[in-house]
Amino acid sequence: MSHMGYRCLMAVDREQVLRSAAALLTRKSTATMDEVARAAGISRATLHRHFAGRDALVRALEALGLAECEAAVETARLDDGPAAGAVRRLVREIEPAAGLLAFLYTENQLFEGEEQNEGWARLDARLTALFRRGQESGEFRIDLTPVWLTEALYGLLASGAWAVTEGRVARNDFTHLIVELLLGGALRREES
Amino acid sequence: MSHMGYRCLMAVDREQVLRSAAALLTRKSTATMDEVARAAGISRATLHRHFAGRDALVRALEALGLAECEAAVETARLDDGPAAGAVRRLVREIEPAAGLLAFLYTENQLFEGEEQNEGWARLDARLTALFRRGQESGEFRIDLTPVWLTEALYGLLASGAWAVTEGRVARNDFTHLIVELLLGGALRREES
DNA sequence: CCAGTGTGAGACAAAGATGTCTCACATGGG
DNA sequence: CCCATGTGAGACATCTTTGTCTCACACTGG
Repeated sequence: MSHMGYRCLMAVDREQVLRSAAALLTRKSTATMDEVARAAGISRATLHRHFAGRDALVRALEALGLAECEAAVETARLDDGPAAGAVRRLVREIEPAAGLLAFLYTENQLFEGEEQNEGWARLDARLTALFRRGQESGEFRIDLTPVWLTEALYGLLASGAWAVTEGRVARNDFTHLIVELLLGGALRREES
Repeated sequence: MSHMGYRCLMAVDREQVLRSAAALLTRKSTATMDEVARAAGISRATLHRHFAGRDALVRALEALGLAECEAAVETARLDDGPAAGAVRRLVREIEPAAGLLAFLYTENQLFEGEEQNEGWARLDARLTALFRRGQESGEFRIDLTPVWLTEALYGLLASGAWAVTEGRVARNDFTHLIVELLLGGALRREES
């Protein structure tokens, strides 16, 4: 954040490279550095100049995904109003990062080394707290644990993103389908 | 199928090898053939005698997972009784294969070549038909498409299996958590 | 115009995974 | 007892990917 501008216009957009890398790796998690570079429209040498190696690239993707999730959590104001509305806002805000999140979710090798997981643990705690708040306010069922609801949200975001890229569901329906399915299960059904 | 028996007791159990391979690859999708072999308690040479290569191993895992899913579908009798009960029976029957299914679900590279996907397309059709039947009978909501419900079921099975291996949810709760979340969203809520 | 910076293309060695081979050993059946 | 079968261990070449390097080129700013 110290010097935002590039002196030379030829400089590649680091974030855009990460975007295309995420899009490619979501589809083909074993993609080569060369494939990643070509997908980003740059050469392997340039890719290597910006990310020391494959590990560094994945770490950068992890940091980006985490930052986007935290930004979405921030924007969604999880502590305001009914928990159901907070979940809806959260899914809407997190939608652009769903593809990246799906890749990171399957890249469970990251979690073997326990380094960056502090950030994910904090995110998990935020989401779990949201679902617990919904339970305590009487909005959500109590037989589905907050931890499971958090995991289920991740799973639905991943499968939703994948279904969108496969063309099985329309991109515009993404938020609606996920929220309705998740909340329909999490919301306590009013007995007739 | 020509000669079922082994003449020598030293023969490895092909299915057990596939089981351990699935368990390992679910956790670490980039595991080496050597790691797979050691996880199965055999040598790399023996593993290579039974599966010509890594591709053949993954294909065998795909065939196994597909066979188990089809068996679960068969046992669950999806066409009998209310669709909700059919979904519950399906998840219960498919639970043992959830880990393997999670691995195959993320191994989307398989679907680039369009060879084995005929079997998966048939399975998808069965599940989609079940959800459609639930909609037509008035049990399920109509704003969630059968295709999305099928994808969501896959996603929940995957995240559920992963949560179990991570110790975040108890194995005994697996079926209940998935079915309740999925059906709670798929079942039409009775308006008060 | 000219220096500086970033990039693309390609060569190169190193590391890792894979596929194949040989040899020794153990077990079970004839 | 002895042979056949299946296995484990290891060596080996091959292939792919990776990481690093050099060189030439394009564009920008002074």
